[in-house]
Order: sequence, then structure tokens, then C-alpha cells
Amino acid sequence: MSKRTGVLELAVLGLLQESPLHGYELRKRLSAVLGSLRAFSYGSLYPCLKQLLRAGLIAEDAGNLDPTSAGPGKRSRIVYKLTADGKEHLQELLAETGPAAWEDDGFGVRFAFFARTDAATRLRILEGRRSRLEERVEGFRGSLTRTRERLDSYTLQLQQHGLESVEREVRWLSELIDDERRREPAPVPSPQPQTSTTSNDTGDNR
Amino acid sequence: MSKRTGVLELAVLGLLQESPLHGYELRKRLSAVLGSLRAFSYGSLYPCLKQLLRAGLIAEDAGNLDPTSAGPGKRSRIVYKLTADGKEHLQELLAETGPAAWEDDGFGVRFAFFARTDAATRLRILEGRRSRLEERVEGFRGSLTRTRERLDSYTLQLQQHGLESVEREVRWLSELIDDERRREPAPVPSPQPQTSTTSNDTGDNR
DNA sequence: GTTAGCATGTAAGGAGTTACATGATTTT
DNA sequence: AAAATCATGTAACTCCTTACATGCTAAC
Repeated sequence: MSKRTGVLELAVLGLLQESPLHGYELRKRLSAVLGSLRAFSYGSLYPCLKQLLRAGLIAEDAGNLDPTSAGPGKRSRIVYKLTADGKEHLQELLAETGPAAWEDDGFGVRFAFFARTDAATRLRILEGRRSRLEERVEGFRGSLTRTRERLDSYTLQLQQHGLESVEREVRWLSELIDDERRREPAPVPSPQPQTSTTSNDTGDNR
Repeated sequence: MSKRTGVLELAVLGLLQESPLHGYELRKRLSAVLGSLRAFSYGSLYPCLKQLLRAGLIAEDAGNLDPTSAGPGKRSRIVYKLTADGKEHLQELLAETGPAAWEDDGFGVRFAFFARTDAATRLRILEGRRSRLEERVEGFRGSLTRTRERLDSYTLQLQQHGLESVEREVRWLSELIDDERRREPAPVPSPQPQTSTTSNDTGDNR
């Protein structure tokens, strides 16, 4: 029930897990954490908060004096915090390793909260994202060599730049994966060090 | 009237300008040209075609036998072509240099059809995009140095990677701008070679 | 003869934006 | 006292996706 895929919802829950916040502040942190990935407007944030409230995932944190607002109570600010249900739901979302976690936005937000994700899931998501991008590179090269002659130089340059961007991210991911592996040596030290290249996936309930 | 901003509309008009096509083929070319930028489903393509038809920007190209379908008429395919109005509208869209042409998607699609855009507009769009990205880098560095201490290493790495991606695109744009300038030496050889860093813009009617 | 690919569509709805409306509080 | 910033919200709308429905043709 309430199968929201929304990136915003995840980001809000992720931020609230760190400390209770009110809407206005939340939006600023959102921009800070997500950087150039995405920007949300109040027009989507406030309705989202209401919806999370109705769903019982967050609650008003009455009488809260968070350290960030050192000044005297400025105005009727509504501070929200995660409920037990909210924490649980967040963990479920962060544990997803299916399509939602590979997609550009979904991956970005999950990565931003990797510190609260367990090591095994981190590795799965990183590898899922990488193989997704590798597929993209493949299909790309294919169509490039197939239609190379018919494209003008601008279109070609665009493709080239896009391809290099993806390849760059793949290298970045590979470094991160190596780091993760170094940190947690080997979850399953099976004799064959081959990573299964086909059929990844788990519980992708969408 | 009919102020559609849609990326899809622009892409369709841009492709049809090159040659008449039917929906199914159109979608394949869309994926080929836009590459990893974006993918559209039939569920958005066909309604878009209908709408363009109603608006009189495209028309059915009855009795057309395009060279790409060498085989005998496979089935009732509806081939569309640009009308005079459509060509005009497309040129207007491609001539925009305001926000619509800076945004990620808007820029990408316009760039893909740069071959049909006049040199002066190309330069304006490239410069607009670049200064947009430079602003992004600025705000970015600012918030990074301000909140550096409070972010965990994952969030930091994400920011770092995002920042480098943007910087990379800026370098790419700079090369393209140089190329353009070399091709068309100087539209206005004024004594001061300074590019106006403030208040660019023109007719951004949205 | 059944799967795979070509080809066109529609209905419902999700996710978020823009523009607007309101008011308190701090700064200039 | 005006302007900027903090703070919360709503209504209408845009653009696109998913899932479905249909049928024809080619290959296996």
C-alpha cells in the first residue's frame, strides 16, 4: 500500500533521520545534499510532508528546540521527525537494489545516504548501477557504429560527449566498488572470484 | 498561442525536418539521436503527433515512399511531414536563447539540431549554457566550503563527482565555442573583446 | 502455429512545477 | 516604512509514463 516511488519522499525521510527539521530548512538541505542532481520547490515539498504525515511516517516534533535555530522562536515553524514506521520504511527504501536504485535520480539519492546503508546493500547498488551503465555504453557503441555515417558532426559530438560521461561514471563506480571491497574483504569467499555478470536483481517490487 | 515547451515536440519537429517519417521509425531515431539524454515512450509520442497535427505544424504525407522502407508496403503506416507553419515554428524554437535553451534537456535537443541553426544563435546558446553551468559551479563551491565538515564522505564524493562533471562540460563547451569563433571570425569586431558577463538574455517568452 | 517485431493508439495517473496567496520577522 | 528573508501553503497545470488494447507481417 502507498507505493510511492518518489525521489523526494526518500530524500525527506533520509534527511529527517539525521535530525528533526521544518519544511523551509529541509528544502535548503535538500539543495545542499543533492547538489546539481535535482532541486525541489516548496510546491512539491509541503504536499509531500502532508502526505508523509497522513501516512504516519513522520510526526510533528512539538516543543523541539533544535540547535540550528539558536535564535528565539522566530515563528510558527512546524518541525517534523521520523516515526518508528518512518524509520522502518526508510530502511526498506534504502535496501532496494532493483531498478529504482539504478536510475539516475534514485541512485543519486540513495548514494547520498549511503552512510546509513549496510555494506552489502551498498555494494549491490554500486554494482547494479555500474552494469546498468555498461549496458548503456554497449547499446550506444552499437548504434554509433551503425549510423555513424548518417549523423552530422554536432550530433556526433553530443553522442561522444555523452558516451564519455557515462564511461567516466563507470570508472568512478569501479573505484568506489574497490574501496568497498577493501573495507569489507569478502562476504562470500568462494573459490571463484568471478562476479556473476548475468541476472542480478532481487526483490524488485514495483 | 499554443505555448508548448515540450522537449519531445521540438525533437519531433527537428527530425521531421530532415525527412518525413512515421511514428514508429520516429521513436527509434529519437533514441538514436538523443542517446542517453532521454527516451520517450509511444504513449507520449503518438499523442504528441496528434497534437502537432491539430495545430497544423505537421501533416500526413500521403503517397510517400521513403527510401528507408525499401521493402513493399508493410502496413498502414502514417507518414508525417512538416508543414510551412511547422518549419517556421521550428525555426522559432531553435532560435530561442533563453532559459529553455540552457536547461539540460532543452540544450541537448537544440544542440542535436545545431546543423540547422544559424551560427550566431549557436554561439549564443553555447555561451548561455556555459555561463549557466559556471554559476552552478560557483554556488556549489560556496556551499561545499560552508558545509564541508558536516557531510559524511559519501555525500562529499557525490558532490565532488557532480562538480567535476559540470566542470568537464564547461571545458567541452569552451572548445566548441572556440571552434565556432574560428569558423566565423567575429560578428561584431568591437574594440573590447570582453564578453558581457552580466545580463545576457533576449526574448525569453515563456 | 507460435513467437517476435512492426505499427498505432487510449486511459489513467504519477511526480513535480508555476504561480499565487498569506503573514511574521529581520534588516536597511 | 520598505525591502528582504523566513515560513507555510493551495490550485491548476504540464509533461510524460505505465499498462492496456489491437492487429498485421515475418521468421522459426
